[in-house]
Amino acid sequence: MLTQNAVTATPHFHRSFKVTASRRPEAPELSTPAGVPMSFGRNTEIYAEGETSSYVYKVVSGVVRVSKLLPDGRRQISAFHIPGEMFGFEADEVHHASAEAVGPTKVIAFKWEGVRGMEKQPANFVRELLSRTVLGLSHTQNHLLLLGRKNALERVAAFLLEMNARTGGSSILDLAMPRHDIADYLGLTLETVSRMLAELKDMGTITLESARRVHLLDKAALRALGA
Amino acid sequence: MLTQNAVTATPHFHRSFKVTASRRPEAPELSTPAGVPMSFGRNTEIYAEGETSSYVYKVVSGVVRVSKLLPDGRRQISAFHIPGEMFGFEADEVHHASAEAVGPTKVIAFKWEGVRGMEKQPANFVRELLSRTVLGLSHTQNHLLLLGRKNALERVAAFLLEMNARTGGSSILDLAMPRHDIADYLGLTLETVSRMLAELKDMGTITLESARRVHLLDKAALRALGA
DNA sequence: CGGGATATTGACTCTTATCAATGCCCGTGG
DNA sequence: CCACGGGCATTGATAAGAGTCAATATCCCG
Repeated sequence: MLTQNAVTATPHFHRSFKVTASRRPEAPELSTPAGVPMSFGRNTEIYAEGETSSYVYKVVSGVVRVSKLLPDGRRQISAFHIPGEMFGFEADEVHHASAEAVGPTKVIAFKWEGVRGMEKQPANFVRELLSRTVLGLSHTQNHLLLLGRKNALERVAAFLLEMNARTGGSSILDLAMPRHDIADYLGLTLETVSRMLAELKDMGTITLESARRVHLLDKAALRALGA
Repeated sequence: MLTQNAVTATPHFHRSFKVTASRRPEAPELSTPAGVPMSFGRNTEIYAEGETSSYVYKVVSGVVRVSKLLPDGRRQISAFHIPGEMFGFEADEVHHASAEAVGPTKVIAFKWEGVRGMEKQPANFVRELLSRTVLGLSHTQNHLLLLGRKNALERVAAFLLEMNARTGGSSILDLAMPRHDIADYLGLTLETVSRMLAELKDMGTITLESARRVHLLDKAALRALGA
């Protein structure tokens, strides 16, 4: 009952990409705070910048990246969303960023037509959205500090700690995204991300079990760097 | 009826500063969506990071900067707020950034004790806050793109256009803040801001009537840069 | 067991930061 | 009214950090 309609999604990556699995479910018609499940394949678009906004989404499984592009293809990822988190709020009826599934991802879509249609929504739903939005603003302010004022090593250390904290805090961290996405989140190049991870390894604060699996040996040292 | 209580404010700037005028009014006790006027002198603190949050503020006159500091003093300004704008929302009871008056500034303070106390607020007030917050999120995402992916010249061009658009759009732009604040907003040094302004001048897209007064000669050229 | 995408590493370049000197403007006081 | 002083801004010389280009290396996935 979720995905049919195997329309090939058209993600616009800044460097050419091949879409692996790609299905873009048609959005459901109403059901206000009921929510409709949807599935997305790796690197497929959930919504695009400029597109009409009619839903907010909650991640069920997988990871979603929200990003903005410059005309020449430079990309900035503003957030990665993991299960339990919501994304897609807009003040008006247009999305001001795009959202894509990093890997195979399931979400629930809730009808939401901007702040204007708020009245029609249950009070606790509005409260939850406001709460999450303000939290998102706080996260984003931290990220501004990272992008504006931290050096490469500090950014990577902060990234590892952030992901670790959000995914449960075990000392093994499994990264869902490639270096390229990490770089576009941290305002670096993928080579620099790789070099900084190597440097952290040399310092003895992490080990790389594999490219996507990081063992955090010394979180205190990371914290001292990530500020 | 506004300011008495001439407590010397203790702004913690990353480079030492001298506080010129400094009065920090005591916050009013209740009056929910009524709002209480307050005045602040140049470079005085409106609230500090970590401080208990009980109000949201609306700028009446002057300009407010919202910023975060790293322990070593590096600073990132996340926004400048001009008259009509609101700031100071938090999801919980603590401010996650600090706010200071750039020059002499008047604001109105509204009681607001986090999202939890939302019920007590009039519906249209909540709606306005949600709307402004989501808009703020959109602005901040644009700023992430600027900090993460634009070069120095593009940042300065974007800054001039942003301020121009927000202050009415005349071709004369009066900057309320020093280079140092612009630099901390754009993630640059003040020297680089100065050099980029000189470069824009050399390109013939602006003239500098004085350090704080910029004449925008060719907004199309600025737009081509600022993306 | 390939083979393509992803990641690492190296050599070199370029942008911006840093350090430092000078200039300018504005308000204050003589 | 003019001179002085202090914050603020500009400009220059140099250095450092991250980007770019390029050559492997590694890891999944089929």
